[in-house]
Amino acid sequence: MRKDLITDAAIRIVAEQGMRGLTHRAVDREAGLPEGSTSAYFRTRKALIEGFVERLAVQEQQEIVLDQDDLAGGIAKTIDGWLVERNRTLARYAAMLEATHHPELKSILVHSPREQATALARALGHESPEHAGAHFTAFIEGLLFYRLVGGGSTTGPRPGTEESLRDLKKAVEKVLRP
Amino acid sequence: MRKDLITDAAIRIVAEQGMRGLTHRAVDREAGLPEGSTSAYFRTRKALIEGFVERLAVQEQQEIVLDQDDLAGGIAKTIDGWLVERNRTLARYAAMLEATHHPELKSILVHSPREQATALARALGHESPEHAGAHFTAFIEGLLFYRLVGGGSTTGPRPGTEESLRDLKKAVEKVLRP
DNA sequence: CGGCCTCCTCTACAGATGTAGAGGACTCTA
DNA sequence: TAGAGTCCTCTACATCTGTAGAGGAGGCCG
Repeated sequence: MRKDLITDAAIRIVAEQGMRGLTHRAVDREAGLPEGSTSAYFRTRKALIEGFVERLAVQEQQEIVLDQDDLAGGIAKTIDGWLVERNRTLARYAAMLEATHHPELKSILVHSPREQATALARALGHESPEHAGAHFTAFIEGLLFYRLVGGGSTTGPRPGTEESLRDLKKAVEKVLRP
Repeated sequence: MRKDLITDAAIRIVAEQGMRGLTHRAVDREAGLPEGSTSAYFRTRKALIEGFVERLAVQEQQEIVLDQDDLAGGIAKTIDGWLVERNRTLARYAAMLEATHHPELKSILVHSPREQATALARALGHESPEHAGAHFTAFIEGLLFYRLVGGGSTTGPRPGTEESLRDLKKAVEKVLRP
């Protein structure tokens, strides 16, 4: 499917050069398609952005790993997976920032772990599941951001390694504690 | 100082339109200066970016509020302050993302709370202050990001209100616990 | 086989953008 | 008051960007 070639190339570009690099012609080049292709599929830039964000959403079907026997481990694994998929996650951050001044993106972006987090908090016996769930989500987001683009991107362990998993698990355990 | 007029306008633009809106001429307009002014002070776009990021760093001298009697409250207040300074914080996120493919920005961006956080963790008697400090920083970052651009930006309490402070404080308390 | 439709490529063009430099206004010093 | 230096404004221009439409290749239906 040509459309997917295009949106995938768009994701790579946004991850590597930021939103500013996202132009019709740059996507053509990145996808190895003749000039004009991207413009044919996504006539306006706005359409192009929505296109790649939708593609992101599709690719992110991979949801939180919920392992009943090793809850923290499963979640750590999920986060580590997002760190390994660096491009995708970077593109997602760029899109979230974009959604700030382009609200229709928000509805595509809703990363559903929110309700999962609330349910989790309830199951663990937190007194106020909504709050706890929100805090938990915030913490996960933070861990991810910190390790991907924040201070932890230079000092933290390399994603995909045992050490990375251990580190993440430890952090998650602390927050799961009721 | 004309240079500050320019960098301040640049910060507003980046916050409101993203990095893509940051052009010499757009900054001229936003600052109410004649066309060409920005270009005279920052000949290249790279220089303009570095200029506004340095300005950000200057404006952010306001460091973490450390209140010995109400540690969590002080930190909550700090975070809430960042949420209220929406533009500045949004511009900071855009800059952090930019630093991903423009590494020389990182040295300007280092938000110093990292060592403070480590020291804090040590003072609170965490077994491994470096890890605890990093996790704590991650959590703060996450809370901020979640409330500013993530899910909490639509559902959370309005920054600057009592409720916002209470909510943040509760979250911070949980993570401060050794 | 002829016509139609879809998918794709190519070209056009107005406007925006990055960057450079000429020259004017203003200020300070001697 | 003359000259030098600084700060600012204006204009120029090659290049890039968003967007549109013309037209070709190939498949499908009658």
